[in-house]
Amino acid sequence: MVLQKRLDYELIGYQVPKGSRSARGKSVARRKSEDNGMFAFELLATVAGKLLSEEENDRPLTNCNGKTLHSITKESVKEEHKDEEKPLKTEPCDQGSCDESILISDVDQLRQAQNFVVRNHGQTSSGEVSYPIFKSSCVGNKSEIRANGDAFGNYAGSARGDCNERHSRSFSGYGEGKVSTLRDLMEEDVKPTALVSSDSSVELPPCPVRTPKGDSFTKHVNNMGIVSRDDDENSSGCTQPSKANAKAYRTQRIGNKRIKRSVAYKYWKAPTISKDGQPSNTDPDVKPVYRNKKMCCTRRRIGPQICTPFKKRKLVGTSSFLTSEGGISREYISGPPEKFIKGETTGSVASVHGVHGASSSLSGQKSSTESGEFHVKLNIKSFRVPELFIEIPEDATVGSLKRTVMEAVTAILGGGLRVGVLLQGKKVRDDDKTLLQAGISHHDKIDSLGFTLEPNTAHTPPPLQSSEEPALLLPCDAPKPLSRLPASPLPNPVDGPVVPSDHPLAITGSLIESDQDSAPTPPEVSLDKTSPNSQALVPVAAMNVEALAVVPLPRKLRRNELVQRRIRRPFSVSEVEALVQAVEKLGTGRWRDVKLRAFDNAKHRTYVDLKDKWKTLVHTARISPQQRRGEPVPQELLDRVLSAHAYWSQHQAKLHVKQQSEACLLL
DNA sequence: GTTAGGG
DNA sequence: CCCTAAC
Repeated sequence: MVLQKRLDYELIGYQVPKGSRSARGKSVARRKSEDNGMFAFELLATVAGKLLSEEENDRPLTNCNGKTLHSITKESVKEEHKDEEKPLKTEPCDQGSCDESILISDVDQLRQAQNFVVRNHGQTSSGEVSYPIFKSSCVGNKSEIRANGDAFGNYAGSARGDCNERHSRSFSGYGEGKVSTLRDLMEEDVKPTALVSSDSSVELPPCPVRTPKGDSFTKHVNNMGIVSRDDDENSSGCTQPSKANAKAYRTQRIGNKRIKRSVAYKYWKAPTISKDGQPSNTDPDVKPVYRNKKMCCTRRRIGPQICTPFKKRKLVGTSSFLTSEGGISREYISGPPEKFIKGETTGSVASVHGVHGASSSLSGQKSSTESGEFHVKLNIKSFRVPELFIEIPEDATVGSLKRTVMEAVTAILGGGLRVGVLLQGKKVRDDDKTLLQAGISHHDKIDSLGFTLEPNTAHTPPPLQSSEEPALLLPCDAPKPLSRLPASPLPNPVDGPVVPSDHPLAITGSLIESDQDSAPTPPEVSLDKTSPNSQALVPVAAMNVEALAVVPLPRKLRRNELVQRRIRRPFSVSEVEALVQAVEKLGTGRWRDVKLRAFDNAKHRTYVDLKDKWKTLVHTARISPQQRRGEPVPQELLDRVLSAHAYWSQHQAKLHVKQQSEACLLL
């Protein structure tokens, strides 16, 4: 039996298509990303600057382009990373295979090596195809995927890098993997003209909302659909889903497949993994990794010894990592079709204008407009995104490698991202702050401004959609395309939203209920509704069996593994009003009655929700207005909350004493 | 199934 | 919003 080496790639940095991210508005950015049709990537690979042709896709990695992929670089090994090899050295090789890992990470010092180009075959609903091109590279055995492009979503990267070889026995360690900062990203020139138009290409379709309950509801409903309050998600959304996955982590091993875990561990905030695959660390930040592990692992049944999982890691923040459910079977937004510039390998770096169409190409410049306002000009050249960890057999084909990387990239980019803002290394969480307040406008600080792409914990779609624009941001683990190996690893693009029919979680059904402010019923599931262009969109689909065997089934089971968390639906003022009124009448402790009284027709509000909301209301009323977040609740309501709470607390105490005395009397 | 409370 | 204990 031939030993099968594996190549592990860890992709840390990418640059996303301009227009899919905005420097302002995380939620909008997320929506854009999801709506942008980033479901169908073709991964192109280049070695030493040469784009691998389609025919070369199936070449084994060990013999692509006349070079051995993993022998391209050995030069950038850093001494300080030598300890990285330890886990690998000591790690036994499963199934007689040895690991040969290449770590790819985000580097701004681009060096000559091999590149990967991810071509995004986004498609609009009109059938036009947009092809943002990503280009990734390994630098110092780490890689960066960059997306350069114009304003219309055509991106071609120029990042390069070295991929370091590491044998299981002679692991040479990590290369330098410097994570790009915004400063790094900003150092190049800007194309101001490309900045402004980018957003329009990914503008969300209009989202009519049924507004059964008046204006205030309309407003809130709309907000609920769009606004992503990631602050809360950061604080609370990370633990629970992770928990569920931690439970499921036991199934990390499936069959004789093994999770590659040695290399990237140091970079992951990962816990030690005991032999049985159980995490020994309860760090919530790490839990998402397990999720990915499981996801990767469950995919491995594709081939006996071939496993090409990818792992992602959370990069910044506390959000759960694996929330990239919506990426592939994404709906297409209608709108001006984007042209695809095939083969474009150069172009302006994708960038985003942060504020008001400033035209300066200098980052961090502050200039005053005629109106006297200060504008912060941001040129975002790339985003840091969570790392990917890819493992692929050495004899896998280039095409499969491409697809593997592509899957990983797709999973991230299409998986529901949001933008995080870092200022001097510190995350700026308060979305309500102005740039001035946050210090972003300060000239001396703006160099330390950074943006990150973060997995979005609010992975569920906005609950309020029109039937015409269903735009369901559903999990991308559409089972059918994924399980159909001969087909493309990419889900077939469809014109409408795709709901995995075998999805155990009634996502849309549970989320979109016929309550007073909910959306219409989700559209029908149409997994087989393949677009006529689906074939054209996935030119890499024609693969040999071997290559197909190593194609990971992306996003499969990802969502299925965790119980669907209900979408966050902030209480509107009118709802708070109703709640306060009901509690004033019924008191605390009778939440079922409160529910029946005031929220009987709001099926998405359980009495537990009402109780929780009351809890937060009390808390909100006690804190200073400056500390409050979200939609402001009128002070009058908060006052009523406090008084009612005080009253009923006293009342309950009285009742309690009464009951106690009665009990004593009975005794 | 409800309630209460911690996460 | 989730989870769980307690009832």
